[in-house]
Amino acid sequence: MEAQGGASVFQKVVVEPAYKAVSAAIVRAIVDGALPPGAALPTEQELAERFGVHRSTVREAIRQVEQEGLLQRREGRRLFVYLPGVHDLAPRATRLLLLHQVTFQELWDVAVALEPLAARLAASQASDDDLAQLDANLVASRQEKSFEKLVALDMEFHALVGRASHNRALMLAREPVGLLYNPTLRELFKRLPQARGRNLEAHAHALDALHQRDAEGAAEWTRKHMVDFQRGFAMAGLDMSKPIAQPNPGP
Amino acid sequence: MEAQGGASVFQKVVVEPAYKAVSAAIVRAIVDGALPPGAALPTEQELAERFGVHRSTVREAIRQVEQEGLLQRREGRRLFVYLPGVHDLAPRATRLLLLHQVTFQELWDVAVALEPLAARLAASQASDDDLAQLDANLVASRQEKSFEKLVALDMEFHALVGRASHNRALMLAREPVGLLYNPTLRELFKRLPQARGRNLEAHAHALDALHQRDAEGAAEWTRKHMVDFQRGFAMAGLDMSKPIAQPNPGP
DNA sequence: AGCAATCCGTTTGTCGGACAAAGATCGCGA
DNA sequence: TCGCGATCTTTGTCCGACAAACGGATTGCT
Repeated sequence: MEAQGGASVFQKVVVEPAYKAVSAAIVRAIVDGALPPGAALPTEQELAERFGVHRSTVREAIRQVEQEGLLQRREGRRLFVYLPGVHDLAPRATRLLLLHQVTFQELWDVAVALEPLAARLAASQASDDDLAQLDANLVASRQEKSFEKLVALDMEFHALVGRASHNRALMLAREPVGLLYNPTLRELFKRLPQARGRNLEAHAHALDALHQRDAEGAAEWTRKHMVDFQRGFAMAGLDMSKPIAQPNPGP
Repeated sequence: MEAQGGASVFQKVVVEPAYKAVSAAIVRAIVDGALPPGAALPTEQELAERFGVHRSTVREAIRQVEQEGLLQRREGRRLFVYLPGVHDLAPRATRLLLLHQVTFQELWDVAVALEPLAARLAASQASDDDLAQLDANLVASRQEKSFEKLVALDMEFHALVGRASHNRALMLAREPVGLLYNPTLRELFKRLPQARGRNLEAHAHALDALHQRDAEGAAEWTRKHMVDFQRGFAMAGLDMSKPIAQPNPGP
């Protein structure tokens, strides 16, 4: 009972499910600015009536937009339009890299490019508040003895430099890498007693350069910091070409 | 009627909705490897029974995981576990940067660091197939006259170099930036007739360095390419400190 | 037997309605 | 005016139902 006529005049028609159409419509409304950030999403009931679908369908659509990060539950019940920040995407990116069993070498190659860049930009862009937070971080790091917290402070230092760059594309790019450094950094600190001192020294020099608005100095010290890190990696007997973590401990 | 005893022994209990718990459980099953990529998700009915909730609730949960990118509809009906690639996150990152009205300066600062890095790594990591695709791209670019397609080819060239680096963290970081270059690149090509030639020349030199496994040469040519691009930007009378696009043409 | 049309159970997409719990709102009394 | 309970809304969840599409098994034809 095939069409006797032309070859492929009529192609397979694709019908997208209603919940997808609705979620797309909601996303469009937000991106186009019809629903500005902070505005409350209409009632499920109202959306259902306006789109001419059942409330269940609307709910499925909402779940998608919610996961997309454009809606957020605020103070209990209602959903509000939310403009996701650059850090909202990082967890997903992190997990993706983990699932792909990215190696530490891959991370390092990116970090050795991005972290000095962040420092360079921060030298000219950092606000007084940015610098004050970095100062506070350094002070805290000097007093901290616990590995866990030292690692957290170290990561925070780099995150603060990233923020001080005031470059959102850079923040978006470096955040997942920074987050994944965590487990390895912890291992390194544990194995190399001298790592702590060298780490602090590097931070101090870089921060000093930032205070002096010395872009090249900040970048160079940060680069040295990264290279030093790589060296420590070898000294600790760790293998950079192995995946960060094994989600599946072999069967 | 407050508790007469200790201050805050009993804190406000937070109950997460069932659909969230279910989606988290499904995600966990996938990440932990219980549901390997390519496996079919159990029936909605079965999930509902196993979790002890109604099918509607399961559906809402599934929509979330689906949006998360870990499930994909394949050939019609059923949902299959899917391991998202590095490019699956790019559209979201791109939209996020757009919504934040990121400036071209920000993008360029990141690109001038990442693209040469990609070239440097590609020099040592590129496979024969990678190089062949780059060759093909260059040939096609030489013959192409249309602005639109030239821009697409240019972006593809850089994407191919990124892929040739075989560094997934790098691919993840550079892809959103690369995608956002599109509109601006188009504008530039339109305004500067000489841009096309300089562009091809830079690509040719960089690709040549890649063929010779010359990491520094590839990086340097790519860096020059980026700087040249910046120069063209100024010559065309465009302002780098303005947002890429205005989602909301002022009221 | 080989192949094709067909039938039937399964699964998804969608709908109608229902109800409890938690917020939000309102109005009343101190 | 402020506090407080009654009432209305809205969300989260459930029950059940049904059409359409899909897949697999069955049957029929050559």
